[in-house]
Amino acid sequence: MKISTKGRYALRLMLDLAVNNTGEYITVKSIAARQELSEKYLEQIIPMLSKAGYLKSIRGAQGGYKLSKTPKDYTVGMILRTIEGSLAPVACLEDEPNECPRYDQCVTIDVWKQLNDAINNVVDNITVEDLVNKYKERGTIDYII
Amino acid sequence: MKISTKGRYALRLMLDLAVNNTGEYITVKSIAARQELSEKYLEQIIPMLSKAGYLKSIRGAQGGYKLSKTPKDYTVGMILRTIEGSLAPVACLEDEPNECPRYDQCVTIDVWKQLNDAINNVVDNITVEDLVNKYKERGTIDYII
DNA sequence: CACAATTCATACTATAATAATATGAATAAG
DNA sequence: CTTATTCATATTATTATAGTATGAATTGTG
Repeated sequence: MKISTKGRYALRLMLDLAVNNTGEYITVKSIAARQELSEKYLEQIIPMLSKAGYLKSIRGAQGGYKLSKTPKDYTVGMILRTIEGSLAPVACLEDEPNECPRYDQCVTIDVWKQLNDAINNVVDNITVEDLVNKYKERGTIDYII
Repeated sequence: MKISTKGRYALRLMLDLAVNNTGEYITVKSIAARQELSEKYLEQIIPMLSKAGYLKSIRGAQGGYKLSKTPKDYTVGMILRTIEGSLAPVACLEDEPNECPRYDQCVTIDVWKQLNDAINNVVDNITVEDLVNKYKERGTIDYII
């Protein structure tokens, strides 16, 4: 029941692009440095987000990435599912209709449905903007103290 | 973000013992048959539940297993954690106090905390008794129709 | 007492997933 | 034309998953 490093890094990457957005394109190199992540590993994550239409890129020198839309338009769920696939706690919830030969007798599926709903309810109701705000709040508090 | 087969089977095993409880000890063989699971695989799961004190056993011919306590005393969370370890979506939530060198800068941890709370809230509020009741309801409905 | 049924304890195996690193081609700015 | 960068793919090491296999220890029954 763990989120993979790719999923976690993808979220940090999106947040980094949101926080450091100045209109300019941002290099993987600088993201990797700020986030203390492997540049090459990020280069493996980025195409997944690009294909989903979440990132705009420019190649070549002075190239880089930026978010396609505003931070408010990305939920944590969108990002995690792009990287992890479905967040359902059991695979059988992914089949619609459910094809399990034991489906009629299955009682535990209700547990998994509730878990699934609870998970989705969290990740689909937090946006990257929320995280940016939290980041900024935190910065302010540090400054005051 | 998947529950392992061991976790799922453990839940079915506990439910099977609850539903089929007559006071007698129940053999792995019969559980495996009813649940359509590998006997040998169940024999790998059972010791984990036994060590946690959830099962009583008798060895030898006419031996078998039964629940140590009433179904109401087992939450889904107890069972899953016994098999899966922590259900936290990221490992860093398991360290108390958190040892991540990036903890102060970390914004995404709030996402993981919310997810963790949501997951725990579900699994810690469903008991095996709840599942037994659901099983019986289902049986009744089938009978009426 | 022997035997059959069972729990109990370990070892083994095959496959897939995870978490990267490595190599290098394509592109574009200066 | 050189350098910085994205883009594409291959490779590798480690761990986890999902079992199967072997056999010892125990105990009720004929």
